[in-house]
Amino acid sequence: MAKITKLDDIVSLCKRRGFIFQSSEIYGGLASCYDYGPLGVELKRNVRAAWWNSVVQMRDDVVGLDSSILMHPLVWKASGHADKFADVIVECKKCNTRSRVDHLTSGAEEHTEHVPVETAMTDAAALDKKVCPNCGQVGQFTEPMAFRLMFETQMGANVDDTMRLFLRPETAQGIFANFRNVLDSTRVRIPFGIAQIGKSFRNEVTTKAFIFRTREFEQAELEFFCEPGTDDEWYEHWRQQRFEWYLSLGIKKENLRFREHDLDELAHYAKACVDVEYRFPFGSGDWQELEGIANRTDFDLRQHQRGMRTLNSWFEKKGDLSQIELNSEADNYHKGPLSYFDDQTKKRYIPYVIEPSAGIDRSALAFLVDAYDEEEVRGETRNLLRFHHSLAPTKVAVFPLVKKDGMPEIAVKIYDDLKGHFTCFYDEKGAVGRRYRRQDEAGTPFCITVDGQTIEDSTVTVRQRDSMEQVRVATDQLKNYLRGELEL
RNA sequence: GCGGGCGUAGCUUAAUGGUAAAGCCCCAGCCUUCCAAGCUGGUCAUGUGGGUCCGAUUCCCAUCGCCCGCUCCA
Repeated sequence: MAKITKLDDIVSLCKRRGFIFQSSEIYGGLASCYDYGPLGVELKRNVRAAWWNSVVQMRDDVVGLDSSILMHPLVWKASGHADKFADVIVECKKCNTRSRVDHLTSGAEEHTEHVPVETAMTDAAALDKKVCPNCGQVGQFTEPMAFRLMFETQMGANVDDTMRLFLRPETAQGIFANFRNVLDSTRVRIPFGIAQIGKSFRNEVTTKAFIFRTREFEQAELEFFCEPGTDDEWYEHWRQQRFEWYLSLGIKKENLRFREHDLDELAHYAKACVDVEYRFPFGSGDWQELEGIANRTDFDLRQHQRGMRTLNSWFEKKGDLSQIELNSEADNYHKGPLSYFDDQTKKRYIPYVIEPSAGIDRSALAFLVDAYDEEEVRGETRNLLRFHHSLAPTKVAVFPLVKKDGMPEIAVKIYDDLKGHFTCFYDEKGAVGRRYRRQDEAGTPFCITVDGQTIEDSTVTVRQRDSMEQVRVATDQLKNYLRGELEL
């Protein structure tokens, strides 16, 4: 089986067929930003829908949410992003490699969690004693550079009276901030989850590999709330569920794996974390993360209870986050405003949270890469995308075999009849073989062709993308036939 | 941000200090009764901005973007 080894081939296919374009290409492009073309947007919609179907629609214990990208700045103070979501980096003058200051503190490998900027800046003061991890030179560093990983913007059109806001770096905090609302407005009971799909923004230090790591990206996140003590089994449950999801949508088993986070790799609030990784065809041929599933304990809800207690300080300091110290936690925090009362057991507690967090763009890329195939047909190379039916941008293409003898009229009628039910495409130009191959490259699973026999007995051929085999189906049975085949 | 590589049509490649060439794709027409057939015609390019020069796609500088590595990370 032919295998793509270069990302270039994927990028080329994506552009040629209208899946993905570089953003602002007519102006020379904008780094790290990409646009989804006509086929790409359908693919992405289908990826979202498949996630939503699996995580929300098919479950009795998960509800959906769509929170705003802009949120109260205290959200990010409480979540820790405002303080910790920044890196301080220096560059070794000898070997030109860059290192995070907090990684220079000692020779021993430490945890990789971000540290507050102030701490890092303090560390930076003692740089002349630090060792470059790459070349071993001591104290040969540039001035420390601070990186703010959150995008900033301002609210209010009057420039003298605006409020500094952040574009969310993750959708999760919108879920935590609405925990109480969902609890009060629906009749959910723990254990239950809140799911959300949406854009997030991070000023990554480096972007990478096409749409794999971009500064604007789309996440599909679930926060699943459960009683402390049951969190280990729910963590296990969601690991399996999420891994299965990728396989059920056609990702090849040999290209998917788990990667457990070591204890010293975990964020300080996380009890456990595992990545679902896909073997992307990047230069190194390396495994790369599609999704992380973490046990975040009760950290987030407790932090937001602290944040809620800090509101006065927010007004006193006129919204200057750097001047604000998060208030300490109440002694009886477990009875706080974001706690949960279980009226079966009469217990009140802050729930634990299991968080599966997937990258929609990354997943779309993985599905694209995994579906790509080339095969020899009569000495010609046939390029095709073997998408799972539910992901295919176009489900059905309708052709007249030739553009005469009344075939186009019949085909158009069939097309008009089907397009209300499936994403369809009509084509009557050129040789039918060419039209088939074009649909192969777009990943369309079924092609319907009206031929001479149709005029006699009202049947058409239905051609399968993967096998190229054809069956005859009565025109009035087409809708049912396709429904069955597409499992819609 | 550093180092390396690369930017010519939608794609893949030519060529040149002096009219930018071809194949595929695409479009129109003809022909075609099932897998990128054929014929005719057609659209479309030197990433951007400067400099040198009579003249720059070519040489120089800057810039933007992509890939690989370092680094980092969902």
